[in-house]
Amino acid sequence: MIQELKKSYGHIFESALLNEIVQVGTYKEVPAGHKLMEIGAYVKGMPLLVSGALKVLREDKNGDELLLYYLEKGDTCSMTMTCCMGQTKSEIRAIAETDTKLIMIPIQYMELWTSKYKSWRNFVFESYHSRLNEMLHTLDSIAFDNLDQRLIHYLKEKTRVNNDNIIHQTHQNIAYELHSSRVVISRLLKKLENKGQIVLHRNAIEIVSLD
Amino acid sequence: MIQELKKSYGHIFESALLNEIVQVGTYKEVPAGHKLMEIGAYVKGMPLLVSGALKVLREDKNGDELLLYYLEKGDTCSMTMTCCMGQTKSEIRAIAETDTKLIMIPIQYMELWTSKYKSWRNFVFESYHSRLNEMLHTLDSIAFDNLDQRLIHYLKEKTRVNNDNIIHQTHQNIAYELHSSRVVISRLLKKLENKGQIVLHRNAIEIVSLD
DNA sequence: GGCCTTGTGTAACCTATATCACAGACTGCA
DNA sequence: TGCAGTCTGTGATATAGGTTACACAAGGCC
Repeated sequence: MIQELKKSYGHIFESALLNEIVQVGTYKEVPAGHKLMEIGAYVKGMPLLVSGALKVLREDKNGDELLLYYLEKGDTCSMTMTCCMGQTKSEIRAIAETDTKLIMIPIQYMELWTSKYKSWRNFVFESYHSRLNEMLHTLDSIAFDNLDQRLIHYLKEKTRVNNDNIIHQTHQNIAYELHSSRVVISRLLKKLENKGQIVLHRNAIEIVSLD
Repeated sequence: MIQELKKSYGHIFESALLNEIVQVGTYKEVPAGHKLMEIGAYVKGMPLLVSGALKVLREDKNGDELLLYYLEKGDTCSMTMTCCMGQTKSEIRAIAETDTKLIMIPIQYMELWTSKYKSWRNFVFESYHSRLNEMLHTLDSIAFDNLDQRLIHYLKEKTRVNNDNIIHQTHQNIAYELHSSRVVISRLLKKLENKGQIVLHRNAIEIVSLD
């Protein structure tokens, strides 16, 4: 755990804080697909991502999903933080996109460290900052982009986050994450295939070139 | 300024901090319609709202707008804060929705006070918290709601924020803020009038009952 | 009063996306 | 080997919302 921690956070946190993290944090490895946070659940800890990626999802009244953004190495979940402070329930769902390593910090240290460590404060602010910006860009794409643009962006992000230019997903799953329907996604994917930008397989999409 | 400040923030901030705010802050009154922040501009200060309301807008590549949310008494602009820290340009536009009173804090005090005053820290966190949540709900309505639902919500918010159940806006303006088109908004408004929920006038919409 | 600008109403049409229906194709398992 | 379940392709149709076009009404101003 110590090496992992140092690798991802060594240059951000002062060593006293790193030591505290080692003391109170719990190291966890979760497999792809594992659900780390559910909507309406109370938050017990705050995750520091060491490797891998989480996807953060929102749900509508009908239970349909929408992918908000990914969290990666060096990120933490700002939504979780806000929940900790306010003692409110989670507004989002978080699922491991890939096999993921992370350190869970019990929530009571959040506030303590905020007064104690400057680097922690900066980290927390920085984290809010990036999450707000990600939300803005997610919102941009939903408000301003067509579904085909959103799909291309989705495919790009998927390959980047998974570091694999074959995406192992069914059309149905993609439709869920984009809050659309399978038929529509299949059609748009077929169009991309016809343009030579991707190759379709069962349960998999091979990215050729999306530019 | 001192009374105004105490009225809105007296119960949040410790008195030492209130004094500092009085020392370094600039009291401002801005008329409805005044632009306080433009996309791409650098941020010079952070606003503490004393009365009135600001609307926060996002813009797409074509220059079309989208209303994100309102800031009111006791709020501050988290987007501004993140910009201060990162020295980045503003991602949003802020315009006074009503005549508004506010106190501008030069950005260098942001970090200073964050280490110095617990109440300031909490205020900043709390503020990030609410903004993230507002963004989430804005996103919900764009992703999950039809335009007619969004319109109703818009009308409700407008009456609440302006504290006036006659909305002084043209259909064109409403269309801008909802990122739609005038014809469509006129149509939907007419439908609401036919259902007896509003009465339409030139340059004004009278709210009867929106439930 | 007559004229110009701005705002509103409405019809006709277009497009993106959703929905429904169904046919094949593939895959795992009995 | 065959069957059942899952995934993909595609046509037909529906709908929300955007676009274009134009008539008219309300005010302001000469």
